[in-house]
Amino acid sequence: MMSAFPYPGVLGMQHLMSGEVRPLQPHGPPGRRLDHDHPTHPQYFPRDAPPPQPRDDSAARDPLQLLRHDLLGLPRHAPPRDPQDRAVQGREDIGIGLGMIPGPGRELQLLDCRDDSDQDPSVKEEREGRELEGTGGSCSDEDGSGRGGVVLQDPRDMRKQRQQKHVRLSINARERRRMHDLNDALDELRSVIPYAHSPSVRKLSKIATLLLAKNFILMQSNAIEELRRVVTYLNQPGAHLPHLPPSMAFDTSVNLGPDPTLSGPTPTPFPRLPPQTPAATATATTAADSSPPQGAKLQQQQQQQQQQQIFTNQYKNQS
DNA sequence: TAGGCCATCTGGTCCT
DNA sequence: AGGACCAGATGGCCTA
Repeated sequence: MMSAFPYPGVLGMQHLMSGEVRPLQPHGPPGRRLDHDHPTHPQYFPRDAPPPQPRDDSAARDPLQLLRHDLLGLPRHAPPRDPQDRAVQGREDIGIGLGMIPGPGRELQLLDCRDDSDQDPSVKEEREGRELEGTGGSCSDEDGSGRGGVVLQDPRDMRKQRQQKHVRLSINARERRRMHDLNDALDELRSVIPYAHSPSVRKLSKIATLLLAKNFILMQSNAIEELRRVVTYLNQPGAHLPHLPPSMAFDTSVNLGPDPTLSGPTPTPFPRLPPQTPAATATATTAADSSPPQGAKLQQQQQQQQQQQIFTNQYKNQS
């Protein structure tokens, strides 16, 4: 079980969180937003903004290497998944060499990679994203030293590479948009689950949001089932309400003790009934047969009062 | 400094 | 061919 619930804003709903969720600690002082949501955060990337700057560390160390990989469509960091991929990469590397060999009717063009390496990569990528002009071609770097120097490039290959670059940027933008939509949906989910949305409370993580929502749904289903049992019980001849204070009568929250969905049986003054199928309803046992004895009933009432008190105290503490 | 969380890039796969 | 979806990789930020 979780010893320290990381989201104090969840009013009395700690039990909704599965134990699989690792404890999280709030970020920063109270009142602080999650940094990724803030426009000043380096990873904040508004939808309408131009493509982000390359954040690859190796690229920062070696812009030439990054440029070469980007222009060739080679992975910046991810290694090939299988030998076939390596073969593809090999072909592309070979292609660099082939590009230096003038084919029939092909013009050769001089490219000085050192000029490109002096350029700000972000500016370069942005320009490529818009116009895809002016930076085509690749730099030979067979020895991996990043000192490509002057190479020859086929214009057709350049055009193809520019097109591939354009496709790649388009795919990246779509993927970014898709993830933003996904995050929007998660935000909407956060807004409807019992979780205090205040600036002093850290936003639920993605996994915590999903787990909390799942358990909340299960809890609501249990509550509905409980109400069904109450209605069925009251509809039976001779049924009577247990002696509950008026404020607790029909208050389902009194039965929402510690983790009704994950822990043991929830105390209930009403008999457990099978699912509400007509046949099941017809064969349901009478309340008098299975109703708890008076002592147990009193104990359940006390337990409910304690749970109600705990819930109320939690609410007071949080507000 | 390690671990958690996140955004982004990227290549692969499937579908239209 | 293009788009959606997915998973892996990577690096940044933050906290304990």
